[in-house]
Amino acid sequence: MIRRVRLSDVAALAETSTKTASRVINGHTKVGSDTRERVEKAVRELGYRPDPLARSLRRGTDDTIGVVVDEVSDPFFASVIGEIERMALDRAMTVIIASTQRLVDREHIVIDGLLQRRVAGLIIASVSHDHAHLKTAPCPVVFIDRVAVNLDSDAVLVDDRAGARLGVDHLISHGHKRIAYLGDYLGIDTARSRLDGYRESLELAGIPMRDDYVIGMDPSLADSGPIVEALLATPEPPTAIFSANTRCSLRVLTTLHRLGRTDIAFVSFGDFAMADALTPPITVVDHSPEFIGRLAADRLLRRMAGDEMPTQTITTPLHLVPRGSGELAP
Amino acid sequence: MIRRVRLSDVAALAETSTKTASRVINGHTKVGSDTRERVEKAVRELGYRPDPLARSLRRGTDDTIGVVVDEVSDPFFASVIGEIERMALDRAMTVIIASTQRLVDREHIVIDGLLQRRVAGLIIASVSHDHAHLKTAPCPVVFIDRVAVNLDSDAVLVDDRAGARLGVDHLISHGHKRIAYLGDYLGIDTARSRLDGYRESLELAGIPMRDDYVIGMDPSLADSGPIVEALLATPEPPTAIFSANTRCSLRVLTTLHRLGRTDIAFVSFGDFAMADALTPPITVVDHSPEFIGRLAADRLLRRMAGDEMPTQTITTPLHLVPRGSGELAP
DNA sequence: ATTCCCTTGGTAATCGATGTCACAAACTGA
DNA sequence: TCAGTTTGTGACATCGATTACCAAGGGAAT
Repeated sequence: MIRRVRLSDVAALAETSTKTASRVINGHTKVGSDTRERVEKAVRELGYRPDPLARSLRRGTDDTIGVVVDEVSDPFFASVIGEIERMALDRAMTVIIASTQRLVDREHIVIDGLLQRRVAGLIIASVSHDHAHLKTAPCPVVFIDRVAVNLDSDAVLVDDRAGARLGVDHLISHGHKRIAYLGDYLGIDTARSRLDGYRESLELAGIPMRDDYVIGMDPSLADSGPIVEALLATPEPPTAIFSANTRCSLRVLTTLHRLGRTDIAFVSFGDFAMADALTPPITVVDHSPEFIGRLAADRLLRRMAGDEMPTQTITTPLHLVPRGSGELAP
Repeated sequence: MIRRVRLSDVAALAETSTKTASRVINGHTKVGSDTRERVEKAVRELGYRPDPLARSLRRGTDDTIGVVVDEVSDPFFASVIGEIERMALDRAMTVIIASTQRLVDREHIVIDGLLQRRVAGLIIASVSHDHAHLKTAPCPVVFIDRVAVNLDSDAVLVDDRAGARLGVDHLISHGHKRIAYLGDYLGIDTARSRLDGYRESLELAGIPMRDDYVIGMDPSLADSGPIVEALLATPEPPTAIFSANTRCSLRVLTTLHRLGRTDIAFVSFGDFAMADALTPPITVVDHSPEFIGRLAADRLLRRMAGDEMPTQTITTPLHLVPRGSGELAP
């Protein structure tokens, strides 16, 4: 392990040049079979493995996939990453992750850093609003969860608007008219699209939209308690809550349970562990992070292999999982 | 972004040699102040940033921390990684993660791969039983969650035995005598130590240990239902369950709720989202993954900075969080 | 004034693998 | 037999930053 075996060592043992040894290792055809065997034997004997750094430097590209997400510990992204990593490892590629903490500046820094490292491909859940600078990226890029702006690129998305509609329509069909929307702060497209879906559902049902029912919470806020309490203490409190993402659901549900307000109908955009063990079990609009990860990685790997297909925006399927909380009457 | 600026470009613009430019960039002192300024100006004007690959190749070490865990999507590890990454990014270091899927062979492969990449440090949650081969590792190594075997190394651990004792004693003090132990398969030290704690608690309370109350489940098993059902269907079913880790708790609780058996007392080793929103809320023995991540990263960074302190095994604090499920009477 | 030291900067080697190009040998076809 | 091709091989340059080594110039000390 410690002693580094170089290509030249292999070449010396095989009594040939480094170039030819390199040819054998990289599977070039034009090598005499006896020479090839000598080199292969030397490789085995010395336990030689090419230095990935030197190779990358020379080749100009690293066998590495860069993944940029909000935060690794977000369960959604953790699953996405897990799946990407699994696919990468099958191909002996490395995964470098970098999180943005939802900061646009930080996103630029980490993407730049990854490109500096000559990653062979990028998978990005972006929080910025302009990706024109990636037009010249020296590697394929696949966006996940959030669209690319000013850039023609592959993307694997969730149909945010449709998902929100699915959830809100469900609540409406169970007789709710006073439905609150709780989500992260609304600076992100994903959040805006979900809000659009919510708005659309209400509109189609002829329910007037009320601003005081729409709450965007700072995701770094530890305790959503006061906000939820205030919402429920209004003269006309909502009878149902649509939560626009998992992280938000976890926090709001904690509060609702603490307050003993499990009579409020609830639908979560995004499933989570224990959702079906709560009382009542939580109705969710489900999308599979693993599936998104797999699709994104697949797309990226194909591009990295040179596939010149037209860019595509893939929308992953969504479905409502009724479990109880979304079927409560007002 | 695409145009690569080299050190020689900087040197040319600053009208000096690459050597001197390099000195300025790496903060050497022996450079004339006017020269230094010219170089700095050139760096700014060209937007130069050293190529990390070339630098690593030359230096023999990469500004990268390698993290090896069972699986990224495991909430415990996701949090640990998140914290490590945060600390690394503050120091402009990169994090490469690799997961073992709990396979010893795979662990060897990924660790080897990381060392090949000349990572500056390693943080490992190991599943293997011998780490002698890391004695010669060219970089500092910190173990997390699981001890190093045959290797004197830093480690940041949870006191598994004490944690299990805490949980099981708690159940015993609430009158339980028939306490089941559910955990992952027992091939891992962590799991064994927890089982030891369980055994010890029973012993001290004069409760005979029953093999049919100890169940090690394959973590890849999707549905723990049949196992739990069988356990509860025995002639003398347990009145309490101690679950040895979070992943296990999530699965078992799902089953218990489905069966409507929330009368069974339950203590989980490891907290999780929604634990306090379940009915009854789940009593847990809590340990902070973030804390573990921070301690491990801190330790590693100090070693990387050349600190030659003696190796240390740090045990993170544990505490019982009584919430209801652990206080149920038999 | 001369020697010595110290600062400063240049040249070239190095890290390890690979692309370019040239060249020899072997082989083809006429 | 000879031009022309194919095949196999190696010397050398290259990727970009760092560094060992050397040299020159300025200032201080004798």
